[in-house]
Amino acid sequence: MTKPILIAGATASGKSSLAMALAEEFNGVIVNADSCQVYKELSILSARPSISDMERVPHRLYGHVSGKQAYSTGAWLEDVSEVLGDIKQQGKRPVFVGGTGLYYKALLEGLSQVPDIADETRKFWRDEAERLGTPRLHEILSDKDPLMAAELKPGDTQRVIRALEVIEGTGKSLKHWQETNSQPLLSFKDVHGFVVCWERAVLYERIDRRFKEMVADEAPGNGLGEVRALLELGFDTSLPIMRALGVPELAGFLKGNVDLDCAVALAQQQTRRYAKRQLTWLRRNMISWNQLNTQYMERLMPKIFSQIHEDC
RNA sequence: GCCCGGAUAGCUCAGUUGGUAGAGCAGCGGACUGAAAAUCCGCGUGUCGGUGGUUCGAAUCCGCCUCCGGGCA
Repeated sequence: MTKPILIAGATASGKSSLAMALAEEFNGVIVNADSCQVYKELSILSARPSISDMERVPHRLYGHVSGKQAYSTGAWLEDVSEVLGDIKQQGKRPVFVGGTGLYYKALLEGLSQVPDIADETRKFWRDEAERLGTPRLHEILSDKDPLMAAELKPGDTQRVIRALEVIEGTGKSLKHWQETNSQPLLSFKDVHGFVVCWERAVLYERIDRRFKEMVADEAPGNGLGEVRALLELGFDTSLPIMRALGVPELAGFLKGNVDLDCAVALAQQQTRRYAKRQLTWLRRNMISWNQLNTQYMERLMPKIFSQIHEDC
């Protein structure tokens, strides 16, 4: 089978257009590796590929789940497993693209096989976190699972909740489950991995410009319309889709709490901070991927093409 | 031309009676195993406009210069 192509990079770095070019050249199917573009109700704000791009090249795992539920890394892996089977059958090449580092890590290294936790258990600890505050929850964790408690910071709400629900739901420490991983779906030596790189200041300009365009009046059904629709659906504000970049900020404007300029500035800043976290991840986890400096993109493209053609 | 006021971190500013400087915002570094666009931890990043002087010691006092406000001509 032809080697899958993996494209990573910070938000707004132009990963999607690179994916299009490679997919067209190499008979590819583009597979989403972004935790927000999976949601049906989040298209503009998640910068999902355009309809025309999707018509030109097959795309998988875009907008395929409803935001009324919380998607997860594990769910994505299961979806990918199925999609990879389809692509293989079609004789095509997978072209993964997205900015969610954890998804790539799980794809290449596997994920701990923690049994499903009952919804009631998960909800219980989330409510407790709300009620008691995270530091108190961390104390409870120290009692139930000292191993995990020692590893987690007392303020780390998300991980403390996860550790609690796992120890309660499975009777074993999350630490125990994390000691073994599932079989990875792909191996790094059998893929072409690329990271799209920009100079920081330029990336920030692109982020700011892109978000402004998302709420521009001219855009048909722009980002504001998308958030208005989300609010009408009445999703719980703790759901991932409601915490996607730009959603809380624009919701604040629609509710009349802040003016639009302020909301936009805030969303841009959140996006810049997100990009910075992504860059930290890329530096740490993807140093051995091919770095594509966009400054030299025109010169690099032919090289990439021939490299993939030779190596399959 | 003259008279005031200002010049300190990327930005807005604080800085006691002289002891080489600190807030907010912005930013930077890091962690990361099933809600990861999440969650969390850490960090002032500085030719105090320039220059000469007084002083053991100057962001602080004095002179001159430059620039920016405002006023009077």
